[in-house]
Amino acid sequence: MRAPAMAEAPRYDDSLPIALLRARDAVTAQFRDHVSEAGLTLQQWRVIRALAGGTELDTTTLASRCVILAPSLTRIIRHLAERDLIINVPTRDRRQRVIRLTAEGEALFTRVWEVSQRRYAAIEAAFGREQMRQLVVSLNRLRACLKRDGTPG
Amino acid sequence: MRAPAMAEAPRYDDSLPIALLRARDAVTAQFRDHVSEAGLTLQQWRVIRALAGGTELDTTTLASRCVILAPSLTRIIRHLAERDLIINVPTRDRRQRVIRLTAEGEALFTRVWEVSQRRYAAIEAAFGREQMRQLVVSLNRLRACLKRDGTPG
DNA sequence: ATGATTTAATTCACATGTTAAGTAATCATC
DNA sequence: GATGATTACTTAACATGTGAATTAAATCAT
Repeated sequence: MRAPAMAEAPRYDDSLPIALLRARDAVTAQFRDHVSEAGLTLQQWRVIRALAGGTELDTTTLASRCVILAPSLTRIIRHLAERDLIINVPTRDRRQRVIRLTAEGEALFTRVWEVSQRRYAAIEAAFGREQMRQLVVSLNRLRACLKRDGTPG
Repeated sequence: MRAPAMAEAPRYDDSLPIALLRARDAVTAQFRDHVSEAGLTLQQWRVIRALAGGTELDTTTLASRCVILAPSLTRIIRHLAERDLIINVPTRDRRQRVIRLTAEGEALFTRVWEVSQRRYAAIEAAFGREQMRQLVVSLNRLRACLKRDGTPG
């Protein structure tokens, strides 16, 4: 039970990737229950949310906004379409697939969104509104820093 | 193309769950290439890292440290065992499964860890060491805040 | 000791993550 | 307006995420 005799890795909780993973787990846990009770996965919910209010979006934009890879989105769209929550919108460019919510989809959004807002407010209350704003800023800045440094030279 | 006439959701980039997701994507992208070249997924790598230096761990502890659910871990362990990177350790409690790295596993760890350290240092350099420390603290505090409030009453 | 309960893992079923390959529509250019 | 490159999306194959059910072993109450 002694410490291994090697250059120690930083404690797992102090590692940024793990901290991000755990934090995300904790946050999504606040939403998973009520989204799941609506018969949706969190990813499906993100798609519905991105389309709420009559927004029409193509697959690529949707993938980018929801942070979902194209192949996953293809399947998610199929699931949502089978449940008549979304519908295709005709386009000029016939490669593109543009979708929007059906009336049923909008209704489901409204129902789930109401609870989500309360949960989000609860997180703000627990963690602190200003802290939370700063955290989001910090996360986005981290992302910006890493985007540039992909090119070594 | 007009803004929908409804209570606006906060912009997606300003939402904490999305910011966490994107930040995590950006960070893991810094490690995926070289881990993948070693023939490992990031999840498999987390398990190997947790076991590095002769550490022996049971499945439950491993799942907790690596933030991987038990069913996923069962499969990951099977994959790693098939490649002779890990091996079972006999235990008194025969429900438990305790594993450790093989010599081959330790060697692979050392190889990948070397590159990982450099990448981690590069992130620190780009984002700022102190900023990064504060970010991890903030993330862990967020997690702590959310843990408590699961009990409404 | 015997049976009920609890615990540690696994299995199952389905959904998504991830990379590579495939398909069809558009674009550029001649 | 035929052709080669590009673009938008889909499929395929395999790995993991997730919740519920299952199995086997240890523990507890009596």
